[in-house]
Amino acid sequence: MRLSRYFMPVTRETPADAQVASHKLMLRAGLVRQTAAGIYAWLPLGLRVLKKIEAIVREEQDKAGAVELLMPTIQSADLWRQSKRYDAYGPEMLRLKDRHDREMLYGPTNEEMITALFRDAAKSYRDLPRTLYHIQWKFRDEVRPRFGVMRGREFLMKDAYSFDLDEDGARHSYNRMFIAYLRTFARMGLTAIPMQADTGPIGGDLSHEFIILASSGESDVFYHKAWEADRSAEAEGVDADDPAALQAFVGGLTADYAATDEKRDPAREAAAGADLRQSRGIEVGHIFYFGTKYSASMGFTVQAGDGTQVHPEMGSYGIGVSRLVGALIEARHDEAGIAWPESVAPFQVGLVNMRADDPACAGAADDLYRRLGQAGVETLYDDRDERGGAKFATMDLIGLPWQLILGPKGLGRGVVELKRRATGEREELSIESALARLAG
RNA sequence: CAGGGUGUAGCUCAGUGGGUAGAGUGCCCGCCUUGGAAGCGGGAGGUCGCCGGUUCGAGCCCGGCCACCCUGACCA
Repeated sequence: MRLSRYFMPVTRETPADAQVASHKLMLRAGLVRQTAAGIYAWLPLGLRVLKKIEAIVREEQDKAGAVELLMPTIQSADLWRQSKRYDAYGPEMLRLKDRHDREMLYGPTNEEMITALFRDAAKSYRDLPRTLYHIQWKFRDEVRPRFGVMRGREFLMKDAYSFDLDEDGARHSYNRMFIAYLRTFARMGLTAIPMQADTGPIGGDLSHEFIILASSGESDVFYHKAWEADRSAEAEGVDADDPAALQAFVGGLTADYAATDEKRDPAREAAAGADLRQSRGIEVGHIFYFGTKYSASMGFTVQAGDGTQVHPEMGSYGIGVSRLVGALIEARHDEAGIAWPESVAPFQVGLVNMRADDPACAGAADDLYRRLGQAGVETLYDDRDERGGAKFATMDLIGLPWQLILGPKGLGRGVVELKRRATGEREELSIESALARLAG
């Protein structure tokens, strides 16, 4: 993409509305624009990141055996009356009426809808187990939206729902998602710690919030220092189709203490002793098992092998896709701007032509841009007639992993400069080796 | 939702005792420059959030409304 033809409104000054680093940087780098309190338009650069995150989430859900579908944003109030949540949900639910005065709502979540959809089609234990998911916009009318997309009212969320015949099956479905989450966040360069979370009326240990550590996080969290390491690799060898092996793995992992403020356990903290750590964290995922809450209230049964009718055991599993954009920036930025991990970066390379008015430079840069494209490298090419300093500042701000700098100084010696955004380290190399490096 | 705050140029903000609106930056034109946003000159750009009131006259005073932000209790 040529920057001269892109839409990437960066600002030098920080808009007054933003408080936390990620919000400021998202506005400055032209990722989003706020259109109302807690509601954002995704500009091209931000949309690319959102799509990258979404793709990783989708791949890992598919790998975990979940099946994608897409449910609407607008739901009927009747559906929610079946589960008795229409009145229980409160003002956080955005309610609307259509032209026939029918009561509708903008979905804050989809338990009711998925239960109804699956209920009407699944009649036998042979239809179980299933885990269904979608990635869709939700709306929760937060009293006080803040922190940019990390606590917006409208947000993009992956939510999955599992249906099993019995509790053991539900536990296995839960565990599958558990390791899928570890892998998902690890692929984004994040260390997400599964923390014991509130299970509601069901009780037990089957609810975890996945938290990434960040000083600007909203929750106080406590954990064993074992969690400071990236433990996603431990999940690699696990056979997710083997319930016992998977349970042993998850059980072993969660033996290391990690809890949010509301779920602290003094005994386990004492046991951790000097290995106990405290931090702030951002919740990026939440998984829980809730049994037959919806299958029972919404009359969903399947016939079991012995001929009896049973309510499926359900769980639900959320990932805050749009929130992750903010969370990633919280975890990966410095004074100059964002430093995207390659897996979610909007472009891999920022090609900087230092002298747009110099035919030799422009020609070489055009050629380099063309060849990067041919090699399949996502490149944002700063071909504008701006001073070098402004281009560097823009590149550092938007945080592409690599900057490839081409100017008259190096071109005379046949070299370009390759800079790694995250570390600032730079190196001179020939155009050919730069291409080989970036295409590799 | 309670408490507090702010609405003036694209952005960040000034605006005196009520007298018809400014700076920096960004943008446009020209020149000069060219390796970390900072050279020079010229220029465009504003229903001062909205409605009403007071006044000869309101960005400024009064009333109402709206929007946004902050602090708290709740949430992916």
